[in-house]
Amino acid sequence: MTAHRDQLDALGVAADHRQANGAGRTVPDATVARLALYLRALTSLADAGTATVSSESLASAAGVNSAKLRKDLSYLGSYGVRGVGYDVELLTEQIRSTLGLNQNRAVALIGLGHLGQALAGYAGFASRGFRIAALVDNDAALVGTFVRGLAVQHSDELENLVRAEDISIAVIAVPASVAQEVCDRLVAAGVTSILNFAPAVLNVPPHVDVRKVDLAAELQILSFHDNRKAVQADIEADAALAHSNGAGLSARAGQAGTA
Amino acid sequence: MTAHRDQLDALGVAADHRQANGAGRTVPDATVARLALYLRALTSLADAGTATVSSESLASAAGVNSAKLRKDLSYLGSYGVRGVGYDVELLTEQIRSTLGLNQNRAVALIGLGHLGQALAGYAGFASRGFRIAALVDNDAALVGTFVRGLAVQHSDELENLVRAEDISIAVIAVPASVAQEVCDRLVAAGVTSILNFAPAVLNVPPHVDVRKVDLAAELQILSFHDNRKAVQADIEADAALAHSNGAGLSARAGQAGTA
DNA sequence: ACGCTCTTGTGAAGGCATTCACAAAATCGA
DNA sequence: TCGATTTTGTGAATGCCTTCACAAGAGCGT
Repeated sequence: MTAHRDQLDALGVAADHRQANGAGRTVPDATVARLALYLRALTSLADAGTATVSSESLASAAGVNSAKLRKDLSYLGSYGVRGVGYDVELLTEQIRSTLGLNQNRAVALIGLGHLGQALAGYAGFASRGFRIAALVDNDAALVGTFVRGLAVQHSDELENLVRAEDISIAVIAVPASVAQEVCDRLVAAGVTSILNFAPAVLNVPPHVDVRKVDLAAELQILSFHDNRKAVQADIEADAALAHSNGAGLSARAGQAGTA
Repeated sequence: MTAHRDQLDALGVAADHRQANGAGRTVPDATVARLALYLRALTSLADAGTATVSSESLASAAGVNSAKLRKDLSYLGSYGVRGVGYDVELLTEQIRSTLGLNQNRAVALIGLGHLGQALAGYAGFASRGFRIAALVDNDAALVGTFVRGLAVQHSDELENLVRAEDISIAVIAVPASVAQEVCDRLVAAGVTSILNFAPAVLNVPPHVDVRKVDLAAELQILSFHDNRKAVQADIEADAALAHSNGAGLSARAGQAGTA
């Protein structure tokens, strides 16, 4: 439970990423994942005209607790003022800089089915320092059409585009059956970071990062918790029943062990 | 780096979910998140006609190491055979049961923009025990159209649909500006698990679970690591330079500290 | 029946991340 | 100037997850 405090993706595979920042420190992975949240909250605050924010209110806007927020920010350096809070603009800039968002990175998007189209149109990308520089699909009906002002190119052009636009980040939104092949070509062309929406495990060389978004997995995780609630409710109902009954195991309470 | 071993979403907010399974144990959240991966790998194996699999090969198919896989499976009980491996079908059934996927849960999908349409058509949902039972949008142009054989309903019907279909899981794919309102209505109608694609923090009562998929955040995390690689490369280049030079700080190496 | 080989299941150790709790710093009012 | 108040930054403690490493169990050939 614990409501919105509850996000935990934790596919939990250890990682050894660490970045030295200006102060020579290191930023934990869990912190990096949250910096993006803080950035979004800060952007809202800035839009609302707020100049200064305390760890308490920024934390609640981002849905985390304030101790964690302060610890996270401390990895970037000391950009708050005791007794006052954080300067919204300064902190925004620090986070953007830490995340490397000040370079307007070029991104390639491979696959323009519904998901690809949704991603191409996602305002959050453009507004946060990412420029979609290449749209690629192998469907002849799509090639040459324009999506958000950019022409879709045939997948034969993939390598040329990656090199011409100096693209290091790619988003894969193709069917699972061709994901590995697309991935291999991207890597060969020089891409070093991949966001994968295809339900497939990608094998890449050690210098390449892959992040995966698995839509079905997300639902399954929810399902587990939802199921747990149902079972729990049953157990409680049984306990109440047992009180007047003596028996205490309903048919449904055993469902978690069904084969 | 560490290639495909590298998935770690870890927005890392503590959670206190625990489920008692048949054996009365408890399943860690990190394990639950990976069960979905194992399930996918097992499905491929079954399709390929494999009857038995070792922890080593299942682990590599899922992109994790075998010790972790075995530990994860041990939370479900003892379904392997020493010296032999795991029976693919039995293990699949155990995982499905643990995740509560044997009940063909009804899911509501709110918002049928490109992302919503992509989700509606996502084969992974149907094939893994989820039945999309309601499509809702407030755009008059969409209401009444059919998406994958199901009619889109007007958002006024949201509460009725949730109750009629006994829906406990909903997917929010609407703009951030209306996400909280949609969320409130879903919760009031009885939904207890929400998968949120809108870039907004949702406030919900304690008995409701929210999982969030933040597309921009994913790219930003990649950006961080990509940036780190660039900085690292610069540092190494500097070191090499310093060797013959004595100076050793290129203009670009300082970028992480830019304001 | 027995020893060899293979692979699981799991205590124990180690590593990260979160949370706690408080000293240090900054502002404000008197 | 000084004390009260606020809020940051951070050591220390706690807890969760991963990894290690090996004993226990299962099959197989002889």
